[in-house]
Amino acid sequence: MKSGKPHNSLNGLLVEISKIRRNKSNELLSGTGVHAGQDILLYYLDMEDGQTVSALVEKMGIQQGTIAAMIERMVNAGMITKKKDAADKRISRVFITKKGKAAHQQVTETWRKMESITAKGLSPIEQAQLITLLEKVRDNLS
Amino acid sequence: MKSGKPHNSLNGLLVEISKIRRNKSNELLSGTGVHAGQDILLYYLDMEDGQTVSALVEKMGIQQGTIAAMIERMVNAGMITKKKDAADKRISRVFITKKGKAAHQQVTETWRKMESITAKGLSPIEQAQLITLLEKVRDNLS
DNA sequence: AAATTGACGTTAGTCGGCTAACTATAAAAT
DNA sequence: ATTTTATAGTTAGCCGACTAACGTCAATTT
Repeated sequence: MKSGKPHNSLNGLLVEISKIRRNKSNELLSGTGVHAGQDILLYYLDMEDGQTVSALVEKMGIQQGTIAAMIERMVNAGMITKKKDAADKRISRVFITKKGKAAHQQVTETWRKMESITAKGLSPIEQAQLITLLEKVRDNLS
Repeated sequence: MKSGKPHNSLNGLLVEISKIRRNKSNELLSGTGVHAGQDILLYYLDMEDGQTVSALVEKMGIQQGTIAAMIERMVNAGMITKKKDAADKRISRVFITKKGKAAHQQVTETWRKMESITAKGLSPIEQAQLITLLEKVRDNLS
């Protein structure tokens, strides 16, 4: 067993899963007009409309630059709109459109599918174990 | 508990971990001149020099277009070189440079660190469980 | 009141990853 | 021998994500 081999290591597995998980997600989302990563924005916007960019940044755990580009694309796609706050002109508020709401419906459907595909063959106990372990990993990497 | 909530779901966790794992990796690699994703290419090239682009594509599990850009950047960075095969002019072979080998040394060091950070606080049994469960998840998503 | 500090976003540039179209070359079929 | 098909890479365009620098505007500080 060579040292540093990426296969079967925790990190190698996580790298591998990152890619195929994203690909699968894009596959399921294809046709909805939503791209992997945009789904979560629609989710938060559907929960509370008119949020500020900063609020979305914090909830989504991404950078301001990342969301700025994403918002621009989604505005162009007709999923959302953006409006400057009247009271504080620094603030931009983001709103979901009808098209965005319709897309979000499909998004939640794909989430169910993803969850079921991901956990296929795992007993409820195993799923709980996996989530507990992954939460530790998440905290370790934070 | 709302349905479709991303938090605490298996998929939500995996999305979250994908990002912070990559960020952590980049953090550890900063200063080496190697970017997350390039590490694995150096690894395979250090194992066997002069591999074809196709061979690397298959081992790394990425697309041809992805590796073409990566190779170009790494050639510019002086980590690797590229040469057309004499017998079959369609084939390009990739070679690691001295600078690339030195970088790879540092890469394997960061891998050890990453592995130890990731698995911190997990017993050997838990680590084995996690790997087994993640392998199932990987197969489910493939 | 004027200047400084801080918060909010945007823009530009970099990287990994994907798809799709295209070129070049080798191999197989006719 | 010529045509067809398959293989190997490249290029262009799209998306998410990051960092760093910048412009705006509000809130303090002086």
